[in-house]
Amino acid sequence: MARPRLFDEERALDAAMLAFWEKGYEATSTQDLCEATGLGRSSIYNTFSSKHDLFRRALARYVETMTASQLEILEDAERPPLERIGALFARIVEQEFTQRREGRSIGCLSVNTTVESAARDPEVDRMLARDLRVRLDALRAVIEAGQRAGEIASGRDAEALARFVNAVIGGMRVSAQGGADRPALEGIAATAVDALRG
Amino acid sequence: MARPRLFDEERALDAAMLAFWEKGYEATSTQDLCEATGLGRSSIYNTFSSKHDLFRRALARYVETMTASQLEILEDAERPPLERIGALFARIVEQEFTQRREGRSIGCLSVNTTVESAARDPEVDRMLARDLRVRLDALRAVIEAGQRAGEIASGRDAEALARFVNAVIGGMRVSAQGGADRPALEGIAATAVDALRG
DNA sequence: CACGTTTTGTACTGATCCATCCATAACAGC
DNA sequence: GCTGTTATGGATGGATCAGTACAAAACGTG
Repeated sequence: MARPRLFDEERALDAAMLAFWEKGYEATSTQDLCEATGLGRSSIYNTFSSKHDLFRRALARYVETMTASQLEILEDAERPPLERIGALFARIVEQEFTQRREGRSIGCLSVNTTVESAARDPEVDRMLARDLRVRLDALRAVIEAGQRAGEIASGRDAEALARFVNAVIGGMRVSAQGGADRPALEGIAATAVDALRG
Repeated sequence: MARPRLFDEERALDAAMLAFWEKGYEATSTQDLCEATGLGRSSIYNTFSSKHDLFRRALARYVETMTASQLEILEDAERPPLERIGALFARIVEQEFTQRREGRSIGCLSVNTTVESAARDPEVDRMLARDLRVRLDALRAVIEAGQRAGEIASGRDAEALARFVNAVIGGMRVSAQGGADRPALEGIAATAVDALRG
């Protein structure tokens, strides 16, 4: 009934997401997005209406996949709670050393966006806040389970410990972008687990 | 011998620093810098030669003052080591709730710049790396002192613990920009201290 | 094989970007 | 009060920005 697309929308979205991830929102031009996706300007604007909209869709895709993969680890009933948190940290370290560009970590799009644009973009801010809530809830549930099992001896309330774990993950991301090597990140993670063990 | 300046260079630098701090490098236009400093374009370029140079000077000024004030706390021989680290955390929390724009934390210029531009600006990267080294050394010294005194029972090596404390501070900064309130930050800091106490 | 519809490529828009030019202004020293 | 030097303000420049207009192209359908 009409001319079909020559490209896959999700693949284009992934490419755009990676571009924003590497360079940030402001530093990524629409020309960069054309080159990253392989699409022409017309196709980009026909499909995603604006740079800002494309960014929001890319960010949404990022937090969905990233949070889903983290929840999978945290909700794995096969493993004891504290081990799940250790596995989450290990996953973060692994990501920081596989997702790289020119030998350097590109961090986490959520953290990068929190720093760069959350203050000036209410919709992005809401997206990040919602996602943060989901991750904190999952962390809190695991921590409460660990406390009941006696595995987590820290008497601090689970919400505070969840925020602590989340902050350490953010700090590891920033550290990686600042050049920290793998043992450094592993040490940070191990020390954070110490705090939970109590 | 020539016409004197109508403005104070350091005050202008402070104003520019604050502008970069709030909006980031890319999102801050030269027009923004004119308005923030109260200078005309000519004066800006005559004094600081380029936006990029101005940014580097602003960043240098930031890390100097910020790190100096942190070293002052860490090297205060009057207090026991662990208390100094607690005081450092308290200072961070305090900053996050006094240095604000429109009711929201603007984080830390070092963290923001690490995330936004360290990967694409080698000189900025070097500046941040040098400053990080200084802060880690100071943290390590305090931690070693705390270990000798038995106040810090964690057996992990002091360098790793220093990186941990630094990462937690970065994570607190990101958390604050993401909307965390004061008790949340205080909880993160207290839990980090737990990890050192061992 | 033509028609209707959507995609695509190219050219283009006005705005904004960083930076510079240049004439004027304001001072210090003679 | 002139001269040399720097600071300032306003106009301007070329590049790039996000976004659009439009015609040609490519398909499904009748």
